[in-house]
Amino acid sequence: MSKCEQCIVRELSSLKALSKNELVQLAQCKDSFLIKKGDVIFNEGDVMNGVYCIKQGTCKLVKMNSNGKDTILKLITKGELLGQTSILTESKSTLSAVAVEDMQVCFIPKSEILGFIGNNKNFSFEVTKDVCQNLNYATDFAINHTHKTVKERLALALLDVLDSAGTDTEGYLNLQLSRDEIASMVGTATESCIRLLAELKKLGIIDLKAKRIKILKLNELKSLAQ
Amino acid sequence: MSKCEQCIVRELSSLKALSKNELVQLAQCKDSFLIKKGDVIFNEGDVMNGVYCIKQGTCKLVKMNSNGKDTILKLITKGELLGQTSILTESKSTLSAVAVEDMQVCFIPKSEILGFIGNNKNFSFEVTKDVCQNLNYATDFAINHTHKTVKERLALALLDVLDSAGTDTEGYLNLQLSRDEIASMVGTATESCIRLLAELKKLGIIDLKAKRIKILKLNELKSLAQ
DNA sequence: CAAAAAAAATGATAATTATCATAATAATCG
DNA sequence: CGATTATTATGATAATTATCATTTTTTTTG
Repeated sequence: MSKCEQCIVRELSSLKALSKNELVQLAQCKDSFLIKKGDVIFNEGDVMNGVYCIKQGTCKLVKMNSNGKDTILKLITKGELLGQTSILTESKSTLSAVAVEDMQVCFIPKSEILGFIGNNKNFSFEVTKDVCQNLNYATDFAINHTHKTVKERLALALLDVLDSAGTDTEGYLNLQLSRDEIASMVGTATESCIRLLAELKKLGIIDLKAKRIKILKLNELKSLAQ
Repeated sequence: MSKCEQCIVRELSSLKALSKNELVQLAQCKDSFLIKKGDVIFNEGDVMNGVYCIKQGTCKLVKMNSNGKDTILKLITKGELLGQTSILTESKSTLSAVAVEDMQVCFIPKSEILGFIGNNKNFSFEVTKDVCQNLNYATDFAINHTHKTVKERLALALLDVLDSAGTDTEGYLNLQLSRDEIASMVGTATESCIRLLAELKKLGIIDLKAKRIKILKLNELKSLAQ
């Protein structure tokens, strides 16, 4: 069992507000495990018994709409927490989380989280701020999906991938999503997504090598996203 | 200065977690006032010095997108609080709030709210849950605006108005929004909105008398909204 | 490595929605 | 009350995006 003190999640998330004692306690009750690309961490409708900390890797937060189509609401990556909202509202998960690359994750039981919230004002406040940030993100997402064109949203999605995964030494995005997944981030048909990627390539804004994507002109992509 | 104890907002919002003493304190510092239809309560980018309680009337939460078009994210009505997120994250408002009918509102200074949050665990928890609910709402909104058709979203918007305003004795929606405002809820062009309203009227699902709208077949409207 | 399967790409077409123009109706104001 | 303005409505058309069909490329697997 590794200590939580040096963990990246503690540095980046609301867990930074925990005391040394609380971190020791956390280290004792947490459960650390590996998740393979494509595996489901939890599903829409699941009862949530705790919170997941992402130590390594990236997952997609997905919601299925009434037509059976997925929407990827967000990519969640190293240092972030998953499932807070469900714990706080004592309700089933409204979203699914699916690994888009191999992950290293810790599970913290609900009782522990609620205990920390009840006993540590700072932690409680940090959690609240975290939820507020998620709310702002969701609002922006909603606005973008209401009035931006598919091309603008595609540009945003690529910038989002760049932001959460970065690039490799050759400059390719460090996260390889399928066209279908990119379409689910954009909220469009897979074919439309493919066509627009080809258009961006033609314009010299990106380069495509099979599934790998390289952003050639970041500023132009940003101005496309408005 | 009226007491906060019997106020509808206290009954319906996180303020229900405040103690008697805290309510007395609240009654002393709060500022009660009237807002006319069309008036702005606060604007995107405003520094928020407190939270607004809605005692009476309805306002729209609005965000302007980069094309200068408004999106109405939500109707906020009697018993709800406004501006919590900005207070909690110490940031400027990301949204505007504009009265769509005459309103009665109270303003609670930021210091007071933060004091209650720091001293009253229950209140703090209620506030957090409130933000979580807003997050769930925003997520659903985003999904709907990503994959539902304009007609489906119009049906949803009408149900939303019904939900927040109810009907008068004749069965007409108690809130008269302009076609332009309905279009901003739906996220579509005003003309498209008008055309679809005419279509729903033709189908006998709603009735239109100038700006007044009556829902004739609630179940059909609900099934349209999916 | 070759065969099968899956994913990506492309073409053709249809459906949806936006935009521009203009007419009809309702609301406002001197 | 009549004139002006704003809102609602409708028509014509264009733009965007989705859908279906098919081909090509890539990946997987025996």
